[in-house]
Amino acid sequence: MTTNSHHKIRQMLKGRIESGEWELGALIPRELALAEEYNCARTTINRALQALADEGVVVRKRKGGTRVCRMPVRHAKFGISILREQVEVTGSKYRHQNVVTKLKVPPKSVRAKLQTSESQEALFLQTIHLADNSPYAYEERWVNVEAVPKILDAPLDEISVNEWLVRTVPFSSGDVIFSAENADQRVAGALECQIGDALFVLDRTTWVGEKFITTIKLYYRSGYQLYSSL
Amino acid sequence: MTTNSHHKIRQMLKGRIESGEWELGALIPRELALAEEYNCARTTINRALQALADEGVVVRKRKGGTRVCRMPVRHAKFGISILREQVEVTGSKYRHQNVVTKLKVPPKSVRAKLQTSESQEALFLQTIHLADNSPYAYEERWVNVEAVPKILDAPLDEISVNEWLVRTVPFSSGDVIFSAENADQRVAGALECQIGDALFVLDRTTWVGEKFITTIKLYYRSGYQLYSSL
DNA sequence: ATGGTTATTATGTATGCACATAATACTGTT
DNA sequence: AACAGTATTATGTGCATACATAATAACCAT
Repeated sequence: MTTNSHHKIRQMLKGRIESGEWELGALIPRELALAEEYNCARTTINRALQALADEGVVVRKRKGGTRVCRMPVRHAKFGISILREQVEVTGSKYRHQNVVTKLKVPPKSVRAKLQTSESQEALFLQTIHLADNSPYAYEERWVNVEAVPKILDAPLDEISVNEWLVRTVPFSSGDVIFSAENADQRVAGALECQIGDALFVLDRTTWVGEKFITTIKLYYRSGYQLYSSL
Repeated sequence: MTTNSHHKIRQMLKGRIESGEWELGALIPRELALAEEYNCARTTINRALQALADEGVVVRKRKGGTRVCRMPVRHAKFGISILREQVEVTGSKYRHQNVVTKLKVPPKSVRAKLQTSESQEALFLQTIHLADNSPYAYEERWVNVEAVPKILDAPLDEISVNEWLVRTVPFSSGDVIFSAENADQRVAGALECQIGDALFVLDRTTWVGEKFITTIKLYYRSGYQLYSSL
């Protein structure tokens, strides 16, 4: 029990749950009992159990004890990375192309998301991301220049807005919405696909603190798959 | 600094990163220095930093120190819940309908996923999930009866396979693939939509340990959106 | 019974200490 | 200069202890 016990104990406890020894919803022994059983300090059991709680495997309550989660919520998790990397891991060559880059007052629907005033301009971009010179994804984006004024000086021909923002703006929170849409003429043109093709669509709005940074709608080329393990 | 300091310290440290005090990629003070600064034990700082590392905000290396993650990977996370709940949170009435339920030898492509032999039968189901009596999602599923023999006695008219499995089989791991597909005639019929409509599709294979449990292809009705915050 | 007070209990958290481990920095040899 | 071996250092981990906190259980008075 010398090396890495809290990791090992965590695995062992999880194993006892997976094996069915402790059923879904069942109360498991308290920390002291487990500490005795595994011949370690309560602290160590505590670390293991807290980790399992973070993972969603058990639920813990003071005085109530620890019980196996009744309805194990497995969550799929995937990194929101930069498109260039998504393309390059497949071995393809990445390139992007800004179709439109201009400042203008966003329409009402976008103003609501960006929380800018009626007269405030924002940066609007249409970008095509290419893998080996064929369209990989098409994005339409609004950037709140008030929150990120430096964007106006960024070399957006060399680096995509996507990447510039990820590398420059520190940690942001946001919403993501995935959906499927039929390609309309505009998008089909950009992605060089047929009108009506089913496209995987990502809608994302991000902000830092209370400041809205950017909102984007990203259309992946037909056939795109988003993979995740859980 | 008495109550919950490791949570608070974690927040404060994160704040210093978000504020730009420590830039992306920068080395941050070592544990002992921070412990002194915050007037607490190194252990406490350690917990806070380890949590931030789990979160992906910092990267830690022995002897190398702790540095702000150069390319903060924000991960979207969402629970794989049961469809009944997804429907009911919207206030709609859930119902499901098994179109097909039979044992048969799966085709080769499915056998590869389930890892069953050429003669081994598996349970095949086609289920329509309804919200207020209109189709919400359509699924095609294979269940490895060898791994979950009890499924054959389950009252699958009352409880969907989906829910039965989540409630019965303890913790499972799995793959998830999201994509967009145009509805073909079969699916359009089940979902009462037009052929060609863009559908949000989820492909999932789950197993417990090395044992394959089930593989499913789930078509959501047209217009479905998967929401997640990050 | 009913309601409110108190005791008990399991987990939550902080601390000081010791030692392990990995990675770097340093040192001396050839 | 190149290399191997050694020292140093920041994080990783475990333990014993102490006290905090929330929730339940036990109790008592009305």
